[in-house]
Formats: sequence, structure tokens, C-alpha cells
Amino acid sequence: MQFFSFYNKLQFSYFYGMQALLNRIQSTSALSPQTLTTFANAWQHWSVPKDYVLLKENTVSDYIYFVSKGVARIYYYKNGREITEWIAMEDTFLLSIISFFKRTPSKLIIHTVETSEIMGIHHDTLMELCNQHHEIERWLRKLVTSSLILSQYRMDSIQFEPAQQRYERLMEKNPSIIQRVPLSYIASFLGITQETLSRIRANR
Amino acid sequence: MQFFSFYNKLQFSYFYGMQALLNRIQSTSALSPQTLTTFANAWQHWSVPKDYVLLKENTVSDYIYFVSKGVARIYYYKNGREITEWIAMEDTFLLSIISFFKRTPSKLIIHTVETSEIMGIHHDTLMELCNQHHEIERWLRKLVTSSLILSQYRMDSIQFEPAQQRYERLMEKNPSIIQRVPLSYIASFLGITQETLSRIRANR
DNA sequence: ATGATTATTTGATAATAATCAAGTCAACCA
DNA sequence: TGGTTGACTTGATTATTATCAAATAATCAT
Repeated sequence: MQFFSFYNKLQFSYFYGMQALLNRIQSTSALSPQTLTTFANAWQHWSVPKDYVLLKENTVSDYIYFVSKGVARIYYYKNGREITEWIAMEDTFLLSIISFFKRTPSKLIIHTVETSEIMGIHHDTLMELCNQHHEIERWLRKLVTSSLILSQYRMDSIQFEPAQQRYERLMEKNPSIIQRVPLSYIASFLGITQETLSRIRANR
Repeated sequence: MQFFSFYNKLQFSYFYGMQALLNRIQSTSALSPQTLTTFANAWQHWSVPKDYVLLKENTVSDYIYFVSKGVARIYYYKNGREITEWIAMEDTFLLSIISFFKRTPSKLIIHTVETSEIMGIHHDTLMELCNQHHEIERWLRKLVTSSLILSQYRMDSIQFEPAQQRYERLMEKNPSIIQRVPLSYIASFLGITQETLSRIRANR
């Protein structure tokens, strides 16, 4: 993978991103200082421009990513159309869940929506660390659990909330998203067409 | 909780259920013989009649259940209507994910659809075992992961597959379900009304 | 078996959002 | 600065499924 800024632990963006990552890790499941250090060192850091593809279609996804700055998006093609599966703003993890854990080629594509600072840990490294450190295994278990909980909430929302409510809840929870992410991405993330979202916004 | 058949390790149904449970556990993540024994002993067993409520609404869910015989269902009320969230046939786990992991009162209700043999492990016991045995922590991580993967597939299906396709896929994967579970349960599990399901079956 | 209850089907209408087709607007760039 | 491109909006129509209401079928208890 050819990245635009090479891994460099002396860069400001590295320290900045690492700080954010460590905070996020600790808030999921606290690790002992030694384990945290080991874990931290396993994460790579990349500075990438807007629209940079982190995961290509039909590739086995090797990384869990963390967005320390910028925005990234997961999408896929359904009947020739882009469907946004997830939008990750600053300070959140993202990954192609099925491909990463099942080790199968991904139909999902991950790319940056803005110039971004991305941290990532390789699947094999993470599994190795999980084997060596019970604490990291627990951390991953908690991460996956919180992701599962989110997934449950989202399923309920998609199934029962009318489009307007889904939009309003997103605005409430994450108002900056419309400033930073094209409407077409947001529409399919909400499970509606761009036209419907446009009408909702115009309130018709 | 007053159960209809008390915990009795000498019963046939106990051995039968335990065998099924152990097979299922091992297929998720293999455990060493010693750990497996410890883990196995932590599971309780109950024989319950049809329509027995395993988890009441607004109660914190304390158990992960395993259906060794029979069928159980998870549902909740949405605008005064029952919505089936999950139907667990023989040999599968079920739990109120949000309540069990977040320790919050459950809006979900779990009950048996048939006379059933149920195994269950208490939240606190499981957490204790996770702390003591890295292998069990890993097992739980894998269980939650596979549940997350399922959840992703289901979200996609609910969002994009037309009702007819969802029904057909269920029939293909689990044809015995219509013999054993009322249509109204299946309809809301598929995310459609009973009337729509009836029309799909009549092919109109 | 019989009446009562519950489950399922059928019909008519309405609501929601998708689709298709064009139009407007704004940013970019040569 | 004029033209091209991409992003968003608007309009007309259609498809899917929900809703409401009622009828029929199946099941259960006495």
C-alpha cells in the first residue's frame, strides 16, 4: 500500500492521533500501563488525502481503523448504486466487519471523505496480541459488543422509524455531519434516496 | 424464578441438553478439557412449558440462554404491537443483547413458543469465568462477533430485500419454522405485517 | 361435538418512499 | 469569465406495503 505520508513516530499528527486512540481504547476497556504500551505500539499511522481508498472492493480487509482526524466512509454497490453503510467521524473506529473477521473478500469499500489522519491495526497483529494478552482480548470483546449494541439500535431505526425521524435523530446527535459529508452519502446511510432526503430537508 | 422442573443433573434432558450445548460451544471456539468442564458446570438447565416467560419486560436480563429442545422467541411492543426480534430454534443461543450487556431494564420479552429445554448461564457467573479464563473470554468474543456478523446480514436484508425474498430465504434456510411458529411471529420477524405475509404465501 | 377463542386470509384504501426525468445552483478550472 | 462538472432540488408517477375492516378457518376447552 502506497501511503502519502510514511509512518513516522516523530510527527505531530502521530502523537495527536495516538493520544486520541489511547483515550478511546481506555474508555472501551481499561488496560494496564504495560499492556497499553504494547498495544499502542501495534498501531500504525497514516496521513491520507481526501477520497483515498483504504479498502478496495473484493479484497480481504486486514485492518481495524481509527479516524483521529477527518472522516471516512464505508459503502458498497447494490444494483449499481452506492449504499453508505457507515460514516466514521473523528474519534471512532471503523472496519469491514464481515471481511475482517471472516477473512473473506469485502464487498465494502472504505475511503476518506476528507483529508484524514488514520490509525490502523493489522488483523494478524491484533489476533496475536489477543492471544498473548487477556486484557486485549477483553478489550476486543467489549469493542465488538458495543458494535453489536449499536447494530441492534440501528436495525430498529431502519425498520420502524420513518425517514424524517431518522434524519432528525442524526442531526441531533451529529449536526456537523451535513457540513462535512455529501447529502448523497447521508441519504443512503439513512436508508433513503437522495431525492427523499432533499424533500425531508425542504420539509415537504 | 419458579421453574417447572428443578435443576437436576441426573435427568436425561439435562445430559441431552448439555451435550448439544457443549457441541455448540466447541464449534464457536474450542476450549481445553479442563476449562470446558468448568464452563459446562456453570450452566443451569430448565424444563419449561409452552409460553413460559424467561425474561419479563422492564427487567434486567441476567442470562444467556441456549435452546436445547423447543423454540423460544424474543419480542417487544412497538406502538402497542408485538414485534418479533428473534426466533431461536433448537441448538441456538439467545439473549436480550442490550439489557444483558448494558445491565439496563429490557424492553424485550423472551418466552418459549413450545415446551422447551433451556440452558442458561448467569451474567455474573459468565463475567467471573471470563476474568478467570482467557479461553472463555475468547469464546465470548467469538460468540459476540458471530452475532454481530449475523446482525449485519440481517440489516442488509431488512433494508433492501423485498418482503417476498426475505420470506423465501427464511423458508429455504429454515423450512420447519412455519410448522412450529405462528405466522404473526414470523411476519414481524421478517419486518412485515401479518397481512402482507399472508398475501405473499398466497402469491398475490 | 359445540361454542368460544385465536389464527389466518381477503378486500379496499392510504401512506410512504422509490423511480424516472429535468431542472437549478454553485464550485472549479482552463 | 464562460463553460463544464458535480451536487442538490423539484415534479410527476409508480410500487410496495401498511392500515383498517371484515370474513373464514383452525384450535381449544368443556
